[in-house]
Amino acid sequence: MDSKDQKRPSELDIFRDFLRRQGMRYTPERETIIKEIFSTHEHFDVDSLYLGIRQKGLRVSKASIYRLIPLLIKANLIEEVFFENGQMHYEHIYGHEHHCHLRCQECRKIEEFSDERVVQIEKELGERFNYRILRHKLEVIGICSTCQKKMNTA
Amino acid sequence: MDSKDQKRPSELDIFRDFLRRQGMRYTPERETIIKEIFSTHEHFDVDSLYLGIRQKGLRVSKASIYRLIPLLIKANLIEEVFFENGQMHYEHIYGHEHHCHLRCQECRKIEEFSDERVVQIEKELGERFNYRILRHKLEVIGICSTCQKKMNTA
DNA sequence: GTATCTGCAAACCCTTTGCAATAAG
DNA sequence: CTTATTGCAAAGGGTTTGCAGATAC
Repeated sequence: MDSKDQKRPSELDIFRDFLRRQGMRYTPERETIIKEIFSTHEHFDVDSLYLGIRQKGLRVSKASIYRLIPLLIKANLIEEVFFENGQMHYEHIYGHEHHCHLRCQECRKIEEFSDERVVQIEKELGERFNYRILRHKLEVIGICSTCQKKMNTA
Repeated sequence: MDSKDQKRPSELDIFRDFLRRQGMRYTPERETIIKEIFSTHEHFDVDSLYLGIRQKGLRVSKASIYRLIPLLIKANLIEEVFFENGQMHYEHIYGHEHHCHLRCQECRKIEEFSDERVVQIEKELGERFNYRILRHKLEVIGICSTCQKKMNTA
């Protein structure tokens, strides 16, 4: 671990400050939820998050999760990644390198990739529209090789 | 209008062929819905689509709209653009130049832009992962100038 | 002490689905 | 004629919300 990592405040610190700035409270339930979110690098939805917490023997209501998510988004700690099967999926965006998604339209499989060229596009956009840029989401949609074969066979 | 435009089949033709290929039927209700979708360049959701149709004195059930949308996506005529306020929003992607979205995280306002550099990224990804690329969705998230001012004032 | 937060359960609302009647091919 | 499609209304299911009790500060 280099010095840059040591100086980066934890997601808990970031969020505690965010809450205090608006007179909101840092509770054990909120800490439990954030720790669970940041304990993996996977996409999550409310249900999987809830189950993950319970499997650790901890207990938080789904209502508290639903109420916390908009705050985490405002604090720039998580973001919505996609909506599927009737529920929103999220991922944490603080402290991990950004990635984009390549998705198969048929089987919905997802590959992750990164590309620095989008950063330049972002920068130009910020200047052109006078936005303070936070991040981007690039999703490329196609047909994976497996599904291409299936379509040719059918 | 140049010759290239004249040769492009209409969305109705595309969809009729798509349906026939799978033994499905081209009905007046489906035609009504597609015409409504392609009558504007705006994003739409099921509700606004339904109301738009009724305002023209036509009548189609919401169930038929909900059943049609997955077919239009498979036929590459429309795509999901974002999920907001509990409902999915779509836009048609056939016959209009592709654009990306710059969105304000605070007020959710959307600016549209285009950038050809993403096409090169797409191409490389297709080769690297062996995908047949269909399209991309680039969403840049930031804070618009109006919201920046509000945040500084507060 | 006071305002915020939590858990529960009910309410909400978009979307899906079963079914009988209708219509495309 | 046969099979897909429609409209209706009910069911489904993720998300939101009112409320009373608990708790951060």
